[in-house]
Amino acid sequence: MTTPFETSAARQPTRALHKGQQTRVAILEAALGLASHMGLEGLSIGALAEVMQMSKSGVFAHFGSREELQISVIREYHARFEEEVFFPAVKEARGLPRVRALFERWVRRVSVEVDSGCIYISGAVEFDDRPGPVRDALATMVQAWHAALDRAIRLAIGVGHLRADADPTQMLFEVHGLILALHHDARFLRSPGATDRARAGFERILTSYSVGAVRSTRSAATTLRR
Amino acid sequence: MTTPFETSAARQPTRALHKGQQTRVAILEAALGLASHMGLEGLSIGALAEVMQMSKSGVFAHFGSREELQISVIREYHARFEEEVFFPAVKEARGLPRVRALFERWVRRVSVEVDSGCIYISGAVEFDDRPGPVRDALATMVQAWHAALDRAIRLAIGVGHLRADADPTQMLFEVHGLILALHHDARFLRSPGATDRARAGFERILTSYSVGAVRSTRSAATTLRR
DNA sequence: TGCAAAATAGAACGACCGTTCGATTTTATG
DNA sequence: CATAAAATCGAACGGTCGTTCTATTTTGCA
Repeated sequence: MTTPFETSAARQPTRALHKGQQTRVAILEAALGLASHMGLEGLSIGALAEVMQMSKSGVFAHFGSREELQISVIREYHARFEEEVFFPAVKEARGLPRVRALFERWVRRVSVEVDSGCIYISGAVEFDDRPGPVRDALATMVQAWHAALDRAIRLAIGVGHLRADADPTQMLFEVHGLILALHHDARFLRSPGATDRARAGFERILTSYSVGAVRSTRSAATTLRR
Repeated sequence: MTTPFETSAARQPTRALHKGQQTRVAILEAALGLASHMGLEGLSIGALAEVMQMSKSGVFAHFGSREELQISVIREYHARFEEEVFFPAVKEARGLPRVRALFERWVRRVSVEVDSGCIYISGAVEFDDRPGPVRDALATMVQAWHAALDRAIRLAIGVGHLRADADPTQMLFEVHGLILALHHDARFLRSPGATDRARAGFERILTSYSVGAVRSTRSAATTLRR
């Protein structure tokens, strides 16, 4: 039920959207835009009502609480992330092509090409010291995405595109780091070349973990100490 | 004047701290702790006053505005970062030893070993869409730190510890990514092995950029596609 | 020790917050 | 078309926020 990043989500055929559902969808759309600029904590019902040209109580009634609104926003973001990143990429052939597609679409989602910031990333920072249902929802979604990436990497190893002794968790950690550095440099520092640097880093990682690569040894580094 | 990450900061000998300065220091100490848990935006004068057991206006008078308080917190964090990370590491021998020390101390600062989160990282997310003096102060400090790292890397190249054709900006981007991934996994996901993964990633980067390393080529990756 | 100056307290302000509730309008359906 | 249900509004509530102002206390110096 809670969007699994796994089996194809049952795409229900837009049946008989009553007025209430329609505006709920519209509110969520606006909330997503607001939250990606102000953060989930900066998302206020008053500002949302103004954007929607509705009364505060009118907006409020659709969610019942601010926390439920935040969680709904997270779920909506998750659904779009699946739609724009996961589903198209998972259609690629297993192994490196799929891993490449996942990364490339992830990069596009996070870089400034899309005006809205990544709620997974901003949310992680906002809620890393704030326990509760919002944090839990966020962590669940992020972990589901990481698990999907982990699966794709393991598949690439199994198919022989990556070294058999490669550590998928370690590789995922490093790739995730590239995305976070991209988000930081592009959004905060407004550094123009960040997207290319993320892609270059990814190629370097692939080279390291590919079958032809020399086994990682730190002798080259340590013997140079003097 | 604004803490340079360069020449040794003139350590003034604690001269004649009048009462006002003393409590200002104490307030800043408390504010730093609060901000590292609630973020710079979550830092409120009321909460700060309660922690300090002072009146709101008493706290307020020391800074004149909330914005000035936030900037003071950023400057204080910067000073401590210099003290705990930069100054000790820059005493190491030029080249790899210094680069290693900078990274290792950076890791320790960001990982959960220190209870407080990194204001550079949380601030970057909070203010990436919020122009103003706070964002500017934050960006200045972060860029100063990155410039310091860049210098250390270039020195390591010049000394011959890293490949002559290594791209320092690219390497810095990737190392920064490791720190951000560490912050994310340790603080948000509470994943236990994150520190070791950051260190492992760093060693892999060093291997790639070391003199003995094979020149990065994506042939190994692409030729395996089928 | 006395006295100006500095530091702090306390109350009040307008603004915004999430939330509640009853009235009112709009919608869907028999 | 009538009518019950759903959706929306508008006002109000208690709370916190940053900030201002005027007292009051505390400090440091001649």
